[in-house]
Amino acid sequence: MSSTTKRNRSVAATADTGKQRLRLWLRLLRTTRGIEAELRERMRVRFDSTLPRFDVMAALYREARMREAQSAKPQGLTMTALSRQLLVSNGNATVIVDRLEKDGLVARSTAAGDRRSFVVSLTPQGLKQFRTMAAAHEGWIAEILSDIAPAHADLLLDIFDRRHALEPKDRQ
Amino acid sequence: MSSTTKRNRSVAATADTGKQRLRLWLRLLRTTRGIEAELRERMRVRFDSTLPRFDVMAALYREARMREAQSAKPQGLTMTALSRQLLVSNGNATVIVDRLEKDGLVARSTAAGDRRSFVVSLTPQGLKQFRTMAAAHEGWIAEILSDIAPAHADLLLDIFDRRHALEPKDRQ
DNA sequence: AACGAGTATTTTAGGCTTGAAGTAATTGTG
DNA sequence: CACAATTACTTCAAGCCTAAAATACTCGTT
Repeated sequence: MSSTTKRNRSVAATADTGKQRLRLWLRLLRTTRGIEAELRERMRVRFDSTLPRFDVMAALYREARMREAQSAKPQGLTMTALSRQLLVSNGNATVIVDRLEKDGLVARSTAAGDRRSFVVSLTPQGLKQFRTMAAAHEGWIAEILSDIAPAHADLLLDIFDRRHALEPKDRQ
Repeated sequence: MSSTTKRNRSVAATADTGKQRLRLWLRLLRTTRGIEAELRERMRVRFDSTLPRFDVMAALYREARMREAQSAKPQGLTMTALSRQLLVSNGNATVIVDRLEKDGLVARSTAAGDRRSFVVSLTPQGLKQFRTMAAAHEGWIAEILSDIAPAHADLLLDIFDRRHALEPKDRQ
């Protein structure tokens, strides 16, 4: 028997835990990257679009629905609110919105009361296109994740739900 | 009571399952992106490096260790093998290896027997730097994932382990 | 040996992403 | 009011990434 076989259990456990978490992270990364690649490909083939564009439109749509539910008049999101929601840098939001605006899918309008801010919202055309894309997108997810049992999905949601340590910090 | 409250359980369940999987995917994506951002930041601050560079070096290191374990002479990975392992496009591997080569961390050598292929491997300097980075990286993961209980980690590994539907397909 | 299919890699054009620097407007405090 | 600090947004340089085209080589068949 080697000297470390049964002794120092806690030390060995800590090391193993580290290795195990590393393996978990690598697998998690590999899985999400695979799914992302699949979704990107479908977005490209079916809609000639990209995930970042879809993400921006989804954030604007969600905001509009929330306003609607509160019977408030629709406004949109400022660039900063948008980039925070999407966890991307401020400059990144600018170029994606630039391109969507050029295609007539979103519109910038000046915010009342603060001349530094713009408020971005979906145009009617953007809304129409988003609804089509969103329906397809939800179907793709259901298909790709089809072999995760509902019970497992619940469990995963529970484990990942709003964990402080896993939440990203605010960006620049 | 509304008419759909208790009836049509299976139909409601299917729709709910789709929504639930969508929620799971969004949370998964958000979590991994948050962790990735944190790791990228640490790589940048502590080593003035990036995750893709680290990934390439890790793949080369793993290959070298495997050869070593089989007492085979070290060779390295071809560009194609590298890009497949990392799930990135062939052209992407080219530019990352280009930069690592310029910094003297990896080397291309012509493969015996096929003049189309190169074999990429870590230089001694690259190996040294990788060991330092890998130790830090593992510690960061352990820290960031610290509030995932070992039992949960086991469970997650089990759920995600080698799931056919979640495995990425081969790239171009 | 010549040809054609297939394979390995690089190049290219274009979109994504970041962090930092720059511009402009707002806010709080003396 | 003045003015310093903050906030909102854009621009910039550089790296990442993809899909597709181009280049170069190999291999099996004839």
